[in-house]
Amino acid sequence: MTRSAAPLRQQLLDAALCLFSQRGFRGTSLQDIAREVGCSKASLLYHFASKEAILVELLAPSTAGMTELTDRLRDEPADRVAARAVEGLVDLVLRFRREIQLLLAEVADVSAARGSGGGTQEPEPILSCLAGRSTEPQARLRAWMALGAITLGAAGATDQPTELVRRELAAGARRVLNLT
Amino acid sequence: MTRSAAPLRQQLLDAALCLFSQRGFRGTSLQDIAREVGCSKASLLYHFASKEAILVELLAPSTAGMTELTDRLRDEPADRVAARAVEGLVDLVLRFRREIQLLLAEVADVSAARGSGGGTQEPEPILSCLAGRSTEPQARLRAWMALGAITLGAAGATDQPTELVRRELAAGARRVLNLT
DNA sequence: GACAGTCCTGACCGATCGGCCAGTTAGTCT
DNA sequence: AGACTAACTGGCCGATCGGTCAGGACTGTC
Repeated sequence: MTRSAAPLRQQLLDAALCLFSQRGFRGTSLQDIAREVGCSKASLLYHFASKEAILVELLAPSTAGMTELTDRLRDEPADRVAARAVEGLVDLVLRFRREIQLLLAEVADVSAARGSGGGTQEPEPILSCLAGRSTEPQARLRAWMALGAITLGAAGATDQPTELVRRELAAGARRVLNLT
Repeated sequence: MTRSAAPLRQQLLDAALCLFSQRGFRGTSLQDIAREVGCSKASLLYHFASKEAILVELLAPSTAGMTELTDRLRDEPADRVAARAVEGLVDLVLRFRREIQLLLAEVADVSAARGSGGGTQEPEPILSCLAGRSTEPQARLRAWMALGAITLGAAGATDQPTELVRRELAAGARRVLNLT
């Protein structure tokens, strides 16, 4: 009755992540995911309570990672917080490249599926850190730009060695923020 | 029978752009759009051949703008093309802020609705220009980052004066690209 | 008034969707 | 062998979707 060595549940999660990234959450049906894995839709729903439960589970690690990062940054002094935020964010983005692609594909749907804010799709705490806790318009705008540079940089350059990407993301983001 | 002075067709386009940006293309139904404007879905379909036709029409100006930009950049020498690309892209992104938000919300669905590539959602020509026509991994990565910085910067900082945003987007993107 | 064109509508259609349900299968334990 | 459970399935359900259609209201022209 089992399809392969890897547990079906994990296969479903992998397929869902891939399809959600390509087609979006709403653009991917449960039948699409089930077909990809080679099981029935009802079998998929045996393992997951709902379509949304799949998404929540997929995003849980990256969400937890972002929460942990912003918690860690809480104790950083204002003159160091932006640089630390860049490092932490680059790490996170590289660890969760596929999820970032999903997020880029589905910003609106992710919020809908998640209801309340917080975590990866609510960038306010990380933006504040990137801005060095400044509320100046210029600092805020640069924070957005740094976030965009890191996320799209990581998402776009999928075929490059990780260490190069890591170094460039960090350095480029620091230049955006005009950190010495 | 008319709802207001503005032609219904324009109202439908405005409502669609707004809703598509918030909920995504697939996350927005024709009934949603019609309800927003206060007419029937069938009336909407009197004016537009299909849901996709609405999207295509919404994106036509920005698509044309991007095509025009990349055409213009074709004759720029390699040592100036990146800086010119930044300028042009910043202009474009500021002109089409709402559409950019739609694109960020719906990268996958936009491709599906558009079929063939080209235009705003296929960034290859602009990326090459941002990279100064270099195919080095570092240059490519920086081009992605510049694109991310400009687009997310513009999308995130929606409450700031345009001239500040313009200046910062251009300057920040140049720093990302390490342009002197 | 008759006619044609534009605009709009309620009702309808087939397809797809997320999710439910009763039944089947295979494995484990007594 | 029988009981139990986890895993899986085909068929079904109600809701929603994009789109169609026949008909009505309105306007302008002859």
